[in-house]
Amino acid sequence: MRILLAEDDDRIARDVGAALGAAGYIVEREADGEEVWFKGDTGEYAAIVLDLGLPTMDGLSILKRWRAAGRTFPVLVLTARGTWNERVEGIDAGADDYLPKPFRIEELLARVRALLRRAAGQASALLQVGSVTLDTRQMQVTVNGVSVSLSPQEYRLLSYLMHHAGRVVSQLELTEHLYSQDIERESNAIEVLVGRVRRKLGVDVIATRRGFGYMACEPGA
Amino acid sequence: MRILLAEDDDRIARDVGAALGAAGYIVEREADGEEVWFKGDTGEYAAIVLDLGLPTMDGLSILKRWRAAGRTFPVLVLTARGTWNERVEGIDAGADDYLPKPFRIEELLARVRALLRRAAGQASALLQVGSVTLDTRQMQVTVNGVSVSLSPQEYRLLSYLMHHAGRVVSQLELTEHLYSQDIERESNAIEVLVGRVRRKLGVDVIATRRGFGYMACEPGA
DNA sequence: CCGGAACTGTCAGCGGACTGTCAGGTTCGA
DNA sequence: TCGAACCTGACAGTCCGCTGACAGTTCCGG
Repeated sequence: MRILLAEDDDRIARDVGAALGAAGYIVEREADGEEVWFKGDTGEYAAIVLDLGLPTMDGLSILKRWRAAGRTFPVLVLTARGTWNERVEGIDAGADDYLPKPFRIEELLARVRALLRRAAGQASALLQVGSVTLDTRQMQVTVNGVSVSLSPQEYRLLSYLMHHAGRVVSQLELTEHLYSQDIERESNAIEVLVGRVRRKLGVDVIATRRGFGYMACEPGA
Repeated sequence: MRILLAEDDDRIARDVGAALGAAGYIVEREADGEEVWFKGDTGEYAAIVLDLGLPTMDGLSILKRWRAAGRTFPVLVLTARGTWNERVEGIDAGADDYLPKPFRIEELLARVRALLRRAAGQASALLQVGSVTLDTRQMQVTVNGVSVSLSPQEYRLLSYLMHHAGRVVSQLELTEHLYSQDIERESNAIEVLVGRVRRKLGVDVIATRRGFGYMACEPGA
């Protein structure tokens, strides 16, 4: 899960970035407004945390331009300006959620979780596919109630697939969400990762759609 | 758009109800906790506005029971209890959004709009022609409910034909759509492909218009 | 500071799936 | 009836994904 953190305050950015990173997300930080717009417009992010007070381009304008261009990723807006009508303006500009400063890191994390959940069409912090359950709060995976230990990267892979359960996810899409930088199409890292997760789970919840990608679904399907 | 308003405070309920009604939603109000749970569990609502402090059953419990039962409608939680960890708890219990009292009616409306907007954006696209159904999300094809496994190229062909169902599609058009570069009219690759898809489907949904091309349509036509 | 363990990407090889080609048969329409 | 268009089965080269092994890196306890 790649998250774009658009924040110009160094201290906040560091704290939030660290927390998001510890929560298992790939965080990319950007302080300049125009650059933020460009990255959101072209990059592949699971969500964007957007501070309204950015240099070179206003946060609301950025958001409106994204939405006007049809970008639908969830956006969590941060702002010190806490009057209600500005909040309404932010939400109607296309923000999916709103968090006034100052805030607790825990609350930001919860809201980001909620955004990702909602974007995936899930309503609970528990994702379940077949006999596999993934708890996004505790970052824990269980198969038939038995806990399974996954490495960070393995967890991210499974998490992404289960967030999009029932949908075919291409290797390219996985690559873009699992790795912050460039994409080399030579690598079979994803395939190796899928193999490792499959072995650890011991259950067949990751189906291969040859030529298309992978999909989390019930073993029978 | 029916919205369930679960609120026991008469004044708030009246104000919010009026505002939602004026905004064009059908509002159903309910003050009793257990009754709210039952209505949410059995009724068809586009969204639910849920106050946490209800009599006979706690709002968080209601929410958790809905989510545990797989109900996915968007829920906007209202509460007077504003400490951050209770907010986190509410969000992780499956709330899609959270609004602390006191709030402005305009902000509540904006958040409801945002919830409905997001909930609408996740429908699965199903193409159907005769007894053949193509799910673009799962990239899966079913005939009379039975899943059929198609290769990538076969899937692309069928997908293109079904996207243009009822229209004759020339071989040239298919070739240009299925193959990246050159087109040699020497090849009968398309014909072979069509044959394979037909055999796998077992149903006659691809008609040949001799000299013109192919067309996806009901067997009778 | 060191040694080991865990993590993760790379590589080579294997097996099966995919797909275009071709030859020969069939069908359709003028 | 004739020829072009289309269908079909067989086949082979290629591609794709899986696996085991390995090495660079990081992390952690001693």
